[in-house]
Amino acid sequence: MAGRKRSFDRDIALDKAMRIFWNNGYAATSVANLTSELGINTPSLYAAFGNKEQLFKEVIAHYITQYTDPCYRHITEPSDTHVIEKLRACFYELIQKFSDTETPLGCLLVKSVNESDSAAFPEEATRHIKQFGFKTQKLIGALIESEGVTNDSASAELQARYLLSVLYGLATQIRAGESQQVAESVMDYALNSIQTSSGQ
Amino acid sequence: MAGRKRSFDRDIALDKAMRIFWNNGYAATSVANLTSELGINTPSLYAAFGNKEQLFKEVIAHYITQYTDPCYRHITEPSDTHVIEKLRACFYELIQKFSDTETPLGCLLVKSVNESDSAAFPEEATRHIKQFGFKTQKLIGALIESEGVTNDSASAELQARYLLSVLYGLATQIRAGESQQVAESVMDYALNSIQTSSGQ
DNA sequence: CACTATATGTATCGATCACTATAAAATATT
DNA sequence: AATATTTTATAGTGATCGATACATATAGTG
Repeated sequence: MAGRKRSFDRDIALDKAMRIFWNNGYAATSVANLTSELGINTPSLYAAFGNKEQLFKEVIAHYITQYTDPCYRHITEPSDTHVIEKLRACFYELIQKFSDTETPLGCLLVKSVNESDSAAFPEEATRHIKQFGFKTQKLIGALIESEGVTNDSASAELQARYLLSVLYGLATQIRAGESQQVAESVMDYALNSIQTSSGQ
Repeated sequence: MAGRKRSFDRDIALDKAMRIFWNNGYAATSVANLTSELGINTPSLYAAFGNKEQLFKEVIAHYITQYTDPCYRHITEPSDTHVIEKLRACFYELIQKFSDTETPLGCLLVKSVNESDSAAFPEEATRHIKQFGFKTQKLIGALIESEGVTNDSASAELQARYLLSVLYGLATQIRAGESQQVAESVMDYALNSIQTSSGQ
């Protein structure tokens, strides 16, 4: 391959772009904002990422693989810890990510779902996000059903939806200024409900 | 007062504007979108509502007084029904509003909180929304503390935060396509947790 | 070195952004 | 009827939107 070398790191640029979208949302983020913050020129951004919509889709995928997916290892990796403790470890790590001052507050996916279905918002990103939410719900439901708590499939699914509702709500609350400690307490309360509501 | 009469109903226009912001968010809603949908000219909108930011602040106030506040009458109005049933009636009505096909899906306030802190988003609207959330939390916390369930103030506050987390999470899930029925089931589950977690 | 390929910086495209100047139309008061 | 007041419609402001044409700079390959 001939040609001049790229003067910036594509992965670092993608991560920077993620933070900007995470802060401002899709619509309120301009290409000028991106190029300014990334320290590159407009044609370089378009050459590297296609256009604004394609960059955003890549940002969503980057967020999931780098920030969200790793938290679910507590659930997916085999371990003999109790299912409730697996869930607590997973959700605590997510809450920590939502509260981390190194990145914008809250959850990019929760933010994006609330922005979706608007006029210019990328439809494909919406589908990707909703599919990830569905997959997560099934994952947690299967865990609850297979590792105790309840052996009723419908009840397990309901409990999974319930826990994710708490998680999504906390993402919004953290965005609004709620502390990590309070969020953890709320999550503890929710997990305790799961435990005590079962037939033991 | 002399002068030509206004050719449109200001209240109806405000409600229409609310639906557009509710659907698209603040940043993705253009003044041209608004005037087109309201069937009025640009100067008429500016004469009636000031500018885009002032219109949005008025939209938020309209949403709270017309859509959200009425749901809390189940809590504020004196009644001898059990506190859990008061909360259920309140949250069911909110879930119905979030799911109503006559208006956009989800909650305008949850959506706005997630959009806030971005570059151009009106700061005053953010403060108004956060203050409303705080007020709601105090209201529910006081109700839980005064009418049974628990007599521990800290625990009541935690339970209020917990219930609101579920509610906000459901607003996001409904926005993502979750059904009203499932949302009600999740809320039932959350309310049942409150009930059974207390000392009875 | 010549050739080709890729990235860069500059400068700009038409479209749309929030917003407004101006004047005609319509209503009330005198 | 004359006048004052408010809303209307038309047209346009400078700024910014997402995206690109073009020439220059830098690299690998022959």
